[in-house]
Formats: sequence, C-alpha cells, structure tokens
Amino acid sequence: MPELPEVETTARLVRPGVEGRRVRAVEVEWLRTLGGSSEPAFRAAVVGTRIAAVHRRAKFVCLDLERRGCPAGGLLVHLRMTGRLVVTAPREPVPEWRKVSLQLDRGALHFLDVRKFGRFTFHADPEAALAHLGPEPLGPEFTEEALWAGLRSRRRALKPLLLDQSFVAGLGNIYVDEALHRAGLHPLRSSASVRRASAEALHQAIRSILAAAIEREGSSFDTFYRTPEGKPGEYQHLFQVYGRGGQPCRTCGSTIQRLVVGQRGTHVCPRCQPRPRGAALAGRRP
DNA sequence: AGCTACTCCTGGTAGC
DNA sequence: TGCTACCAGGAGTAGC
Repeated sequence: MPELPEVETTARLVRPGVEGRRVRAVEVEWLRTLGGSSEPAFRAAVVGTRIAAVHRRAKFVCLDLERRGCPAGGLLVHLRMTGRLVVTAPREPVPEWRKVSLQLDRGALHFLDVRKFGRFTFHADPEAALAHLGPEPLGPEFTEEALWAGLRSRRRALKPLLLDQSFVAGLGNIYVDEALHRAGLHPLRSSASVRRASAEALHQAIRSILAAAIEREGSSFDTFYRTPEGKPGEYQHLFQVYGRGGQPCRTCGSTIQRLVVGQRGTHVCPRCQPRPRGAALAGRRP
C-alpha cells in the first residue's frame, strides 16, 4: 500500500507533466472519491485554475492551485490502498480504473483506484486540512530527542503509535514493521518502556529505510502499486520481515512470525525483536 | 488515554 | 473449469 516513499515517488514523477498546467475540465466517475464534495462544487473550485506546484506532505500528494496568479486552494490526493496518479498525453486513452480526471491544457491527470478507498479532494485551505499531521519523518522536526520525548509521553504499543499520523506522518504498515525490526523492538512494546538507545536506533531505522525506499521508487509487493510511469518499485526486494512470515530472518535465521496488532498484519523476528513482558508490554497493567 | 470493532471496496486466491 | 468465500488494509468513527 502506498506510504511515504511511494507517495514521494508519485509526486516527483507526476510533477513535470502537471506543474504550470491549467485545468480545462473535470471528469468524475466515483463521487465518493471527492470526499463529500458535490461534483458541481468540485468543478467550480477547480476548473480554470493553474496547478502552481506539486509536493508531498505525509501520504498526501498536494496540488497547489492558483487563479489569476493568486492562491486558490489546493487538491489533496490520498492513494490509500490502491490509488494511483497517471499523466497522459493528449489523445492517449483513459487508463483503467479511472475515478477522477483533470483535463489540462496539455494532456490529463488521472486518479485511478481499484478499491475506491483513495481520495481526491479540494480544500480552500489545504494547510488547515493537514494541520492534524505530526512531523515529517525525514524533516528537521523529527529529531531523536523529539521521538524519544514522544515515546516517553505516551503508553501505547509501538506499532499503533507509529501508524498514528498525528504522531509521525507518513509511515504505514510496511515501513513500521521494517523499522521496528531494524531497531530490534517488538510491535507490542509499550512506547514508555523504550530506552534512549533504542529510541535512537528507531529514529535512525525510520530515516534510513524511508530514504532507501525513496531511492528505489517504493515497494510493489502485490499487483497494485506502480509508479506513475507504470513501473514497480524495487524496495520490496530489501524487505527483512514484511510479507516474510514463515521464512528465515536474514539477520539471525529465526523464523519470521506473522501476528495481528491493531487489526494489521504484523511481521516480527522472535529473536531480533523479543516479546516484552510485564510493564514493557503495552495494554497490560504493571 | 488507548483499546477494539466496524466501515468502506474489489482483485486475487484458496478450496472444492 | 467454474463457483464461492474470504482476505488485505489506511483512516475515520463509535463505544467501552
């Protein structure tokens, strides 16, 4: 499923085809994709604007809009499970599973989504719509100290905490499993029980794994995620635990276990990530 | 505060 | 071969 590296890849590859382009028309095939807006309201807000910039915040692709040179709100695209953004040239056929399209003054931007969980929404004030998000894990605010303080100030299991976008914004199921494995931390470990050295290891793991995944244009473990160019990512070849239940750990040879934490498939090495006991296990009274 | 359950969706796959 | 049943899961919400 697209997480920060996949969304960053999407934003980078879509940018040259849409930045500076003007929106001529809008096509909507699945209304819920607009996130509650009516089709006429969405069309009125977007048609005639110029796409001034394309960037990423957390797992959102952000399209800043301008009208007559003035800011005119923005589009926030969340790929969720199976969303994709694709740019097509003029006269190129519409790709399969299209839910929303922006017809541009040259070509078109299509939002494709097999499972329809994704969103393509207009916001008059996109910054306000993103205000609930925590720090960017690759940004300057996400320091070792900030992570350590955040872990200490709560008593939650590490995995659901790292998936909480208000705690740190951009991680999902895959990269949380990978980062916890590299840091040697069990997903059910209580955040408050993590020692300073482990918090530093976790910080380093999150940053280096995300950076390496961006370099490889993300991960494509199933038939869904593709870059806007239609290529699979390459980071899945470097997975240490995600999707490797029953296979040997590449670090110690123990069999990777699959468990469910917070309704999410979760992958751990029982030796590299020992299961906590007592107060260190989240959800237990000491 | 933080947990679980539920919702939204459908292609892929396992089982027969 | 063809059918059915079930699964995956990000994020929002409700209820405890």
